[in-house]
Amino acid sequence: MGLEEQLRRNTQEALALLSARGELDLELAGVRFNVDPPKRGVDADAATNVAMVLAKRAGKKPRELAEQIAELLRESEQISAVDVAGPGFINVRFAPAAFEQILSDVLEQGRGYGHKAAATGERILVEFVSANPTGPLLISHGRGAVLGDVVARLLEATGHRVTREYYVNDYGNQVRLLGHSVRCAAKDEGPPEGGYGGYYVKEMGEWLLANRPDMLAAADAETEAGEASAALLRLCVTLMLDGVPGAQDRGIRRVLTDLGIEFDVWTSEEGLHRWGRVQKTLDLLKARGRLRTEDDGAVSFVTGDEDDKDRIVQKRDGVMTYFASDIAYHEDKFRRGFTRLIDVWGADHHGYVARVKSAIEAVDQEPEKFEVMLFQLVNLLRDGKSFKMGKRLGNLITIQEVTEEIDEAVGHAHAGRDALRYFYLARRVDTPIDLDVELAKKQKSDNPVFYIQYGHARLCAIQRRAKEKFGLETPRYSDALAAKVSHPLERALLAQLGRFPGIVSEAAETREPTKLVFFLRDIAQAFQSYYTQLRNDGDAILPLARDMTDGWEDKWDRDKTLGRLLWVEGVRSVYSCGLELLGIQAPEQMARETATEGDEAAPEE
RNA sequence: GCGCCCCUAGCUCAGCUGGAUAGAGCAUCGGACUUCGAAUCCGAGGGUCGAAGGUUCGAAUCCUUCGGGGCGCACCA
Repeated sequence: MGLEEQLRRNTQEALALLSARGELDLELAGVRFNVDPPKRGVDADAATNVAMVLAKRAGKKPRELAEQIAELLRESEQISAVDVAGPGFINVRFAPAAFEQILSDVLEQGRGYGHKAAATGERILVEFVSANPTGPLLISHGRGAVLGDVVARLLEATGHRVTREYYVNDYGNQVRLLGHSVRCAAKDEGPPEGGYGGYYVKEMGEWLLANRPDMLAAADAETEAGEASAALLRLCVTLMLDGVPGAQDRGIRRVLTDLGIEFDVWTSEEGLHRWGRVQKTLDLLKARGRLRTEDDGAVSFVTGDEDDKDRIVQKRDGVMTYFASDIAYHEDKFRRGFTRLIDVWGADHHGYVARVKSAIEAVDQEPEKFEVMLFQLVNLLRDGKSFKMGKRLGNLITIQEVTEEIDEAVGHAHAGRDALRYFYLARRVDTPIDLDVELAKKQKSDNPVFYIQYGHARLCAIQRRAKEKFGLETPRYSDALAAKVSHPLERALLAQLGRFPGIVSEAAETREPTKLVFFLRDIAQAFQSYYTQLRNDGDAILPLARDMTDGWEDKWDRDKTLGRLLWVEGVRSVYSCGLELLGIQAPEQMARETATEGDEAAPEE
């Protein structure tokens, strides 16, 4: 239990006691107050504003009430000092036992620390990415991909059962254009009006020409609405998803896997049509009186309170719109038994939320169970100036290209994935990201993610040295050894570790992975600072080589080292849990930096 | 015109269910390495929290208005 949680309990007990004694006349149920880390510069471990919150209702002055509560808090075994400060804050110092308890919890629970029991919560479907299969995944798609994945991880950690789903928009004009573009490319013609002309289209055309010329010929022999064209189109979509064999482009699935993202279900929009799901949903809407035929033959969905306008589901030429299949798709998700649907969308689709909510209500499902996570877009800049990009233009920047480039620059295979994930996660979802392509290429190895990873590697290095030089493994937890962990900086870091479970559940509930990123950065900073400071003070965790002169063993406090090894493992463990939730590797060692500056590599004249 | 999001240090961003003296990274300047791995640490300078009103004992945080920016407002997906 973290210190804040501990103080909250103690405070609630104090309030109950005051109430029972008749010294506090108010309804305690539903009382809300804050328990926070102490204000900077205040000598305390935790603080609460409870007296200020309740003062008015209790008919007392804040400081007076604070003193009454403080008096009772002082009786707690876990608490060593209490004082009232400022307008009525109660500042508390905890006894060593409270810190030892955190270390004990962390070590005992290991990888499960901060996690709730599995399958105790909701059944949640998280649908994300769902980029059209008409081009490779671009750097702008990456944000939704990583966000959806980490929210899914957080939800799993907080006890929910999560299904990750990708909705493949393989129906309608855009994919038809892709098919047309590929056929043009196979004939060595330029792309059609509004079509796609990227390198991957050429790769697909060449592959088809070499491997399935029969399908190309069959498609050419009929109109675009024919069976052979449909078959060719399905093959093109498959090639986009799985990649063209031997081609440079790895395909959507593989790029996601390389980013550490696995989907459980891939749902095809075209399949929803083919299996009659869309028609069935329209029938249901009709039966509910929610469809209206317009004068020109088009059909609209009659909206409810959510949206401000009726939307077309079937065009006057008889073709169904994307909205029609989306209603069917969301109905289908509900029918699969989920208690909550989360869609992760770019903010450019925010106007679409209302109509889907309205449609969900119309197909007899509960709109409250449907939730859209909107994230602001990734704007690409080049030398500080914005440039518009689209899959039709030549200057697209793919996830694959960026990760590969970073891998290469840093020198190991995970670097690009880690750097990119961190880059997306380190900003709140409602903050737009400006990415300067030229700058990003220079940043590579000073990405802050390496700072965090370095901390973990350092902790591992201490454990390695303990074993190799001193034959010491991390011992079993004991209160006696934990009591040796008494340095103020060690205590402060333990207090931080105690906050981890709260951070995880808050990040999950608010769908804000950023909170966890900043928590980990703070842990990293605290540890690095401690490490350097104690080495300079000659109080290192393990005896330093420079101190191991004759007779050093007689002066060595072996138990203190053992206690600190417990602490090291505790910090490392929380560190690793946090990184795992972000899908970022917790390396046991960092690749040694190669030539750091260009001038070293410059040849002598 | 209507709707959603944003505006915090030179730059990039935290802090937003109201609390004490608004924080970090980068950049700048000054220090600390025969390292438990310096991809590190310590220190300094740097702020009308876009503006103005309001609510409150207390506002970066909540409300209103205004200014600036982004994104939507399809019989595209």
